[in-house]
Amino acid sequence: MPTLRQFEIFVKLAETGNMGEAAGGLGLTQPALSQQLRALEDRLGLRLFERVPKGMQLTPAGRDLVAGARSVIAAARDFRDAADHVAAKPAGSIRFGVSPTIGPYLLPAVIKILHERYPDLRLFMREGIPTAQHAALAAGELDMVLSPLPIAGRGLQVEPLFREPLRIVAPPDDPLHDKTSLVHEDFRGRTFLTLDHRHHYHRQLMDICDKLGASVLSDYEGTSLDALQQMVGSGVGLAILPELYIRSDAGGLDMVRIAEPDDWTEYRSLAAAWRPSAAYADLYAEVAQIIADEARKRARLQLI
Amino acid sequence: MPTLRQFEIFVKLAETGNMGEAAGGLGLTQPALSQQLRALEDRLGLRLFERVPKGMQLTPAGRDLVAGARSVIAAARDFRDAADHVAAKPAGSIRFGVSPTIGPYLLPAVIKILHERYPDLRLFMREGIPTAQHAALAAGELDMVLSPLPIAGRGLQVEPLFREPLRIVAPPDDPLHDKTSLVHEDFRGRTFLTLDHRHHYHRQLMDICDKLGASVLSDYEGTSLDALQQMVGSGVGLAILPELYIRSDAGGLDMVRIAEPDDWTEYRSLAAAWRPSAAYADLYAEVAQIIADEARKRARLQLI
DNA sequence: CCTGCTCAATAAGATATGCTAATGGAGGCG
DNA sequence: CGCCTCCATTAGCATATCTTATTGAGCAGG
Repeated sequence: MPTLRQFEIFVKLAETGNMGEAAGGLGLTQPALSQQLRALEDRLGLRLFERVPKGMQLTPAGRDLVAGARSVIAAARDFRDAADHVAAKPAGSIRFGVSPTIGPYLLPAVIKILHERYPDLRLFMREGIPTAQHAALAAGELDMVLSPLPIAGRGLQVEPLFREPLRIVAPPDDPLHDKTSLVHEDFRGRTFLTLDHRHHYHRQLMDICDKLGASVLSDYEGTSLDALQQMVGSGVGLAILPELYIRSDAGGLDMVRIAEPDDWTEYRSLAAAWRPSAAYADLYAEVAQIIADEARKRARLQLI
Repeated sequence: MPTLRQFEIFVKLAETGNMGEAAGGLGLTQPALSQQLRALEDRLGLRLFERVPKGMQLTPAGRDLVAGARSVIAAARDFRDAADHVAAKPAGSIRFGVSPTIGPYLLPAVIKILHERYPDLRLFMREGIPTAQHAALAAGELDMVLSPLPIAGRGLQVEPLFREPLRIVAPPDDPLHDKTSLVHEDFRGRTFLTLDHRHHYHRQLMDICDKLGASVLSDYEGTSLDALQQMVGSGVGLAILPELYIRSDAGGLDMVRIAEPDDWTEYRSLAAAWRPSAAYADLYAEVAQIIADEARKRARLQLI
């Protein structure tokens, strides 16, 4: 295969018809160019130029091939320009794994900010089970993950962002709302809805139910907080929803109402994670900061 | 500018995700590939791959750039394929200069033969004044010329092909046709039409007119033999037309008739010329041979 | 006809590049 | 805990590539 330099020489010489001039244009000397041209012609097994008294003249074959040579160096130039552009500021597609318990309600605003700051950056959001996404992150199938703690992966950079209150919601007509003050005993024997058991949310909910003496509705595992809210609203049971979801457009308190014990202090902690070896590790840290800022803007959340 | 090899490495590694495998596929060892990859990343100023435990994983930037790298090596491959094809048998465009006094009546058949023999060869015929074309040939602006002798250019390979009778034609109703036998005196005072004075034809015609005591119509200089024939047919004067033209489809003897002295023996000699330094010099010699053969097939012409 | 000019080819040597072989080091897995 | 996989690093060597200096061919002008 010819060298890129040889392609450049071919094209430049076709333009100038003069070895010395072409050599100068490429920043080398005439003998070097002469040798490279010969090497190219030898490699191709044909004569590209004819040596006429006035200089170099394309052969018929050369006339046909020069267009192809041009497109090679054009492609190389395009590549280099794209690389320069990418190197100047982050660009490309970041594969972002999020838990469905947080992503849809917080990330749209984050994406908007990122898009303004890095127009060439694209975020591919993929929702999934946090533990599975941690593995995918470690394996390089995702670039960054936003999920509740704990995050297990070995060799991952885990950046805790904020902790978010978990709220107990009940149907609007639930007797719980009749009392002005609630205690743990009021929840004894009640049934809570939950998400897919592989979510960390599930384990946390079970712990909470233990404390309250409540039980988990095992027949149903939702796939989204919206689904849980719908179920609660229709009287199937109680649920625990994160603060940011309730404050979001999707959440709200139209279908359900908050009903908690007076000493209620359950939280969940959210964190971002990425591979510290990643090329864009700095950028991911910045994204994490943006997420934390955005979350705190929406609710007075505590840092961890 | 990155090396072509580096582009190949980039693409191959993006496909395999494994240095050893990619190196094997490219016929080199793993360290060489590792070094080249580093050199490429350094040159671009960005990380294309992320080193994860399982192997190499594209960074977001790398994912964006790999398509460009692919198109570079695709262009290079296309070029090499085209060059191989051209090297296998003559191809390209041969710029062929011809005199309008011979080209249109002889070359179509030659082109047909060449096209059968070398399907990838294209002939660009350019008509023009022979002396100008000789200069263009020497300067490398034409690859081959077919014209009447003499051909002046220095350092040109001139290959005489055949000599062709020149015929005197007169209008059908000209008194010349009444006689069974003509002598030079019959043409004294008659007027001959001619082509552009820069054609060698013009000088030869003036010589002939001198011998016959005839004169040249100086008001009109045709640009083609067809035009001359038309003029003669309409009674403007006499003309001299080459044998091959008269025998061609365009020529024929519908509008004019031959009227010559009994001892008439005027000829013109045609030759092909090219630069002996040309890459396709052998091919041009072959073309010259084809032209000579074709001409002799049409009329019993003498070799020179 | 000789001389000078232009332009390409060649020679020789310095340098840079690209490769291999051998080794080191980090992380995963039984 | 040791082995295995995979990438990085190093040293050494072959070759490619460039530079300077020189030669050679063709043309123009005196």
